[in-house]
Amino acid sequence: MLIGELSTKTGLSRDTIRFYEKQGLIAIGRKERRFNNYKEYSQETLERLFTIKRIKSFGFTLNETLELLELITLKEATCDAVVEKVSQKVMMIEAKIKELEEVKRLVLTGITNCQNCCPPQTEICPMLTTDTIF
Amino acid sequence: MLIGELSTKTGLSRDTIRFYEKQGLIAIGRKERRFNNYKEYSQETLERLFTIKRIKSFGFTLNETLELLELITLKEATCDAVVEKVSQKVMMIEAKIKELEEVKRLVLTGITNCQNCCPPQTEICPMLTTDTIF
DNA sequence: AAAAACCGTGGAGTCCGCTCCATTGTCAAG
DNA sequence: CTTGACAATGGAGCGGACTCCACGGTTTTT
Repeated sequence: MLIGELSTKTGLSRDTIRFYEKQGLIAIGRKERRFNNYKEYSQETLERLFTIKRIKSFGFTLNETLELLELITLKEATCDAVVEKVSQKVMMIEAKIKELEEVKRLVLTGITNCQNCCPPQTEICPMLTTDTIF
Repeated sequence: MLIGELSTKTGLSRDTIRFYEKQGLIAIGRKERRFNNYKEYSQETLERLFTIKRIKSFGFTLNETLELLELITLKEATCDAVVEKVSQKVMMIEAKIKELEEVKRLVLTGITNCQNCCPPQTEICPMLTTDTIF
């Protein structure tokens, strides 16, 4: 199939697919061309794109996705290995969540303090400048 | 004071301070130069940098930080206005947290399913390829 | 036959927040 | 008097994931 079909079937834009190709996430052999030089993508490529979407949905970057794809190619994508990688990703997600929650806590404290301390038209809100009380 | 002093006092690198200057977050007048062309930063600039650090710590981007700084300049950084902006930021943080938690849930479900279904040396872990069950 | 829609390639641009580099100039210590 | 640490400037590079553009060729539709 041509890139347009790949695009509609995966929901990825042509540009994105071409970008993935440049990045080495998918590859096309020299033979897989039509006489007019159009690329003829295989069913495997389509499935690979779905796999990429799935891996990305777990929060992996493209580079990490590439690593996982290579595990598949090498037939080393055992459940053990994959669960290991994915668990690490979960830990990073948890870390990010904690970070965001800390920021949120900080900001909410600031708001509370502000509303306890300042008349609403205070000219320069101390939230922006004062560390100590806030 | 010179940029080095600014740097040690704020903990920001020289490069970062110069970058902030390029971005218009801090400014220096033509007069504030020593005879040798070195920049002589004022106490206000130092405080402005602390303000920038503080605003950034609330999760604002540099562009948003610039907006807030301009509110200060225009004496429109009232508590009302600031709390409004900051509350919006809290909502965005909450949205990001929810998003991450959803990803985490998805991944953990995958792991659980995998461990229920697959012998540990299954060659291609279905987590990477199968949407339906996982 | 002409216009619209597709295909290819290569490369530039975007957002974000720096960081690093090269080059040149200045100044203080040994 | 040299070495090293600082300063200024302009611009490149990075990581991440695209998106868009220009240019040309092909195919389909009207």
